[in-house]
Amino acid sequence: MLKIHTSLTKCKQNFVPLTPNKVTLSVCGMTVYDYCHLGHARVMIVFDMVVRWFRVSGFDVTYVRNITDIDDKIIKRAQENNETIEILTARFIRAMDEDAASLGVLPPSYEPRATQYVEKMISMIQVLMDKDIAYAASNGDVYYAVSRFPGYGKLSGKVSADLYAGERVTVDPYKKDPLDFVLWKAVKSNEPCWTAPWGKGRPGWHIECSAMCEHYLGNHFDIHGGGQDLQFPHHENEIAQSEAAHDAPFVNYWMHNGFVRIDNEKMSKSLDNFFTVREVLACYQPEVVRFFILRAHYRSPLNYSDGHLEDARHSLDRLYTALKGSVEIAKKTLDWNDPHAKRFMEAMDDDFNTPEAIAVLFDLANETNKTGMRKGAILLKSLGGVLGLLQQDPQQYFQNKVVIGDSSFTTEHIEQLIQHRIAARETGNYTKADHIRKELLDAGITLEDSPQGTTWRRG
RNA sequence: GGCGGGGUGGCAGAGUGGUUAUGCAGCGGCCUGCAAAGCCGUGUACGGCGGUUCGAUUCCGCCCUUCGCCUCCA
Repeated sequence: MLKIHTSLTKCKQNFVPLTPNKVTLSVCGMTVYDYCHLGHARVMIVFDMVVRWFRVSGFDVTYVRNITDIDDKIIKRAQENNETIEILTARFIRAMDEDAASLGVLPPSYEPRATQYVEKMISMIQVLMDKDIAYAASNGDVYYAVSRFPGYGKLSGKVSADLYAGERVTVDPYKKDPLDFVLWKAVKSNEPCWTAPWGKGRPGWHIECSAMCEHYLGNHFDIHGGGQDLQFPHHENEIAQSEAAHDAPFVNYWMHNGFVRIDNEKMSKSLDNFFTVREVLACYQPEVVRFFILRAHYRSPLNYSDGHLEDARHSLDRLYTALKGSVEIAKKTLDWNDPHAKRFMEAMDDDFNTPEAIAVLFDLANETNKTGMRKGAILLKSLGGVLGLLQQDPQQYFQNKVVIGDSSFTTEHIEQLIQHRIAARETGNYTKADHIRKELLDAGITLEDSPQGTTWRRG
């Protein structure tokens, strides 16, 4: 039985879907005004893993990962670049999809954009106004009156009385209560806007998720996820909006993944300590990045450094080494009664414990190396596939690694040197043979002699 | 200030009231012309102080420390 940790109760609970064998899942995607950084990559990879596991477990998953394509930062960036927000956001949506694809992240069922659902947001805001939960201020903004929603704070554990709003930011004078948040921003000059019954403007951030969730998943769905930093206020506000508008519960399980850190600090745009996915992929294979992220539990903080990625690469090498020579693995259905598979399943069912699941992979690799049995390699590849790993041809994995230093060693050149070395060895000229090997090693290429011949790999 | 999550062997990172996590790195051995890979062997790790217990890294309390949220943020 699958257990999921939900932020609502801060403990693991048995997963019981609203509809048998179906999962409705929404994850807050990104605001598209720049390239994805590793923090975004973590969200995408983690929930991709979650979706894959649900599917393997026999669930029919509807996965919505929405895109924020209208907000202050987007408007600002478009103005700086002297381009329209449509052109700006289209570019970064494309970049995001490319990054996701290279990291082995399967496309979500739906990837809606906020600007396509403004009508829906307007009608939702209208419902809240009709219920006297939202109010229009004299400046044209529309706010949500937090005091009108009794459940406010149930997700984040923040009690209204403790939220001394105004302690750290200047209070918006148009709010009736400092805790109130904006649903609709009145239009300012030169900004894109939509027409609403109470005036022109654009939606606030939180309402878009409530609207898109309602559209794709209904008033009440199974799981909502995102980065830890969205728990408050974003998700708390979503609950307030949706539950007040629908008079129904919103989400049963809230999943929040931990941050990626640099030097023990949260990776973020404001701290300017982030690495984009593209920067990292210039030096490491995408699968190494995916492996690096999955080898930590999704709720734990994950420190990023070159050293850690290097470490992950060596670990992944070990797994692929065990797969060598087993390229022609037939597509077989997984035997979940196998002790290793069973252990893997138990780990995954325990709140998606991928570190433990990956430990099973290493045990399997060891057994495969020891016995030389193809059965182990087949299972290893199959279980790896459940996590979106180990699906490359091993030779390709070892030979197509990202070349950082000397790229003058082409495959032909390498093969040629290997032939020279073989000739030298046959005549007992080990000095020459070792010299060639050293030359290749200095270029980052390792040779491996075996009774079957000489093979090479990068790294 | 309020609230919340952490502190595990050289590094990364799971887990558990008593018995090997796992990986990387290191050391010794086997294999090899020598290597590499692999295999075998190898490390008195659980922040501090009390408490509960036959027994705690694991439960409880306090302390230290660290990170995060409370403002945009995945």
